[in-house]
Amino acid sequence: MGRPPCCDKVGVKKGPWTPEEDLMLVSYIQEHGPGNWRAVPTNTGLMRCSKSCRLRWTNYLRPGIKRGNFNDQEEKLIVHLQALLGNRWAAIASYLPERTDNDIKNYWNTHLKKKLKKMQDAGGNDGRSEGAGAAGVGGGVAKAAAPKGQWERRLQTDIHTARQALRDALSLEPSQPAALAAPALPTPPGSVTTYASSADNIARLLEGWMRPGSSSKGPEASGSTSSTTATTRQQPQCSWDGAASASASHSGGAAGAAAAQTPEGSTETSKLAGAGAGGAPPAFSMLENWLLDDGMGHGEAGLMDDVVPLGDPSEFF
DNA sequence: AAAAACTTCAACCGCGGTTAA
DNA sequence: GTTAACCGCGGTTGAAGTTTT
Repeated sequence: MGRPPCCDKVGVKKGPWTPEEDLMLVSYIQEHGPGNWRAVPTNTGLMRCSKSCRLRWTNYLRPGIKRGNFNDQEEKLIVHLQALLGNRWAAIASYLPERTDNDIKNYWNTHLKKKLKKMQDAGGNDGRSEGAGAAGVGGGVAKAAAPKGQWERRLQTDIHTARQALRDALSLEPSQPAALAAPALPTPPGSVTTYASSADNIARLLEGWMRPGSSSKGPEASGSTSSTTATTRQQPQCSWDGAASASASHSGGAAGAAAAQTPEGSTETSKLAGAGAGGAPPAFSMLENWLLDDGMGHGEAGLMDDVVPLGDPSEFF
């Protein structure tokens, strides 16, 4: 049998994307929506493999993604989710709708891993680093290797550890959740928003093809965009019809996954979309609620019940 | 000022899961 | 039921950028 190559190796361009290619891809997706990636190179004339097109879209061109400048809350969330889920970046990304799995993965590998290691080396076991470090850096692998029953018990323990740790983390910064509820995007003084070098190019591209007033969301999105132009230019959010379908139809898409997996369906979806337009990370609030829930009197059952709405249970087992 | 070392991140590769024929 | 193809994920690479010497 043997798996055939995903795309012809002959005549397929590799390497960094040019603004022209981005424009071609974006124009196509604007018209047809994301999906059917195999047809994209053919229909656009791009000399790119379908996979490459999908990757470019999901990791870079997709509206509503925030790049670089991870704030403290996001950082902690990633650490704890990594402790819970291991290196399942797509699952982790589903809790941070504005972030891509690739971005989170990179950030973990380049920043957080080192940070945790440093904390461990320094003996800085403040509970947070212990839980995240022990369960995080090596825990994911260990869990995967463990027999299922044992794995589940460990997961349960990890959940408790992570929840406790996140509670601690959140309690350190009482004002932060509010800051998150409001767009956390206006960068703190002194901090530098680090976007990809081509972000401006993309923003320009997107400005060009975003359909002003194509839906009621248009002005709202443009409003929020203009109000935070300096830092959120590349967050056109779901201001075009396709973007909503992009998120919803793109099962691998972070926001899509989060929305699609929500039993409440439209309610949560709209919640996400609405908050997305406002720049808030709704999934964080949901997660936060979930993490804090047992402190509000929910028991084990509640824990697992609560997990389900946030993500596919199969993601956990 | 230049070279070396280090860091970052976009993109590629290969595999597993899923689905359609 | 089997096969072929697509899609998405996670690991890895390497070019570009930044910092240090």
